[in-house]
Amino acid sequence: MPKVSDAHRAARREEIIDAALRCAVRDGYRGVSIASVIQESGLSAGAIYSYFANKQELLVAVAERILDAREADLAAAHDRDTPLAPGEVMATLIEGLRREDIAAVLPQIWAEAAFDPEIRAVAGRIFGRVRNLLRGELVAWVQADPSRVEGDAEEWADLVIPVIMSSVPGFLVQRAVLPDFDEESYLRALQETYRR
Amino acid sequence: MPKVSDAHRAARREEIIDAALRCAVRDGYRGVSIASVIQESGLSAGAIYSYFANKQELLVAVAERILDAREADLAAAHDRDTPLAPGEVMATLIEGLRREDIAAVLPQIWAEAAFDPEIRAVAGRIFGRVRNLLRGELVAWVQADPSRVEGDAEEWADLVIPVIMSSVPGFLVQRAVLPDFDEESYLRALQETYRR
DNA sequence: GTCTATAATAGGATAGAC
DNA sequence: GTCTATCCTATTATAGAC
Repeated sequence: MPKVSDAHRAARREEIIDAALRCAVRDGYRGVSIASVIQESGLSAGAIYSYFANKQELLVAVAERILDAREADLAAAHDRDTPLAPGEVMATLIEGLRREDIAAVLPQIWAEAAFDPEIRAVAGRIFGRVRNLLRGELVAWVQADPSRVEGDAEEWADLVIPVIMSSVPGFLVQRAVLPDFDEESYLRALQETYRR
Repeated sequence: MPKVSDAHRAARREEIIDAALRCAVRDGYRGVSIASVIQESGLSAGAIYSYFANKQELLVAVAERILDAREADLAAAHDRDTPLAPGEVMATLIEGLRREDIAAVLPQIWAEAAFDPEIRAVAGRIFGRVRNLLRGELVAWVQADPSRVEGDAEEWADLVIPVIMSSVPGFLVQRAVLPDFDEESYLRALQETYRR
């Protein structure tokens, strides 16, 4: 197999995912239609179906793209010298979502996960990895100043992690639903809530 | 207008909403089709369209039904003698969702809100009311023992309410996405996090 | 590999009988 | 008010030319 051809195929595939992602941002995740992807990509139905067996496969790739970036954001913010505080980890994730303009799409993917095993598998995998990264930061953060928590750092982390993780869906849902939701105030309250 | 006829019409309308709700629980909120509502209700297309102008109107009514019940759950749990602690308020909401088996549907409604102004209006209205009920509990809870918080009760409540509210979407998303999500442990962690 | 054209179907909505 | 039958559009997916 010639390597250029493979690279070209991969690039074209990404191009299609890009286009589908733009459609999802505009019309919602489930609102993506093949017709809209054709329009947005400038390609044809035939071309798209030569890279993806069906629409579901394309949508899974879009979900993967969106979710993988969350893990990358967190990995990029990691500093081996000074661990991030809980509120900072969540703020990092939220910032990334806002930068990419997918803040409205991510809740749709999570919601879809409850009914679609394939989406659930992707979302669960990335969610788990993000959780592990958060755990690492939390433990290091407590160990940097053990007075922050009474008792064992890891035990504490395992208990509170699910509650802390809730702040991202919570932010996105309230942002979507409440016309007067104050994003900046939320981020400040996050720092406040989990500062010790 | 004869009152019996009106009552009958209202009852039939509820019947259709019930059927659509069962469809949503089974197939997801956006997965509800007129055909499935026909099957589930035992009625015909004509009957359904004589109560709802279109599918959108029916779906909005379903969302209203689901969301209204959240406010009712909270109002029912309210005790004028002993205010609920933050974690108890959230646990009340979560319990109600599990009881009605709509824990997977609610995130879809929120996610839809970002793209559909009508759904957003309904969700925002109820979300605001739930927030107000929570606020009342929180303020009373602090005033019952002012040492729980340093500073003004209302000021504190307004800052932390959005973070506390996050625990419900956070619970539902993690429950949907993580195969090993421990619901009971989450509820315990909630009590812990917001106990003072 | 990509395009155009089209097949196949699902799903929302309406018309007219009863 | 409700049912049956049907129309019509939107949408997924494929076939075959280039």
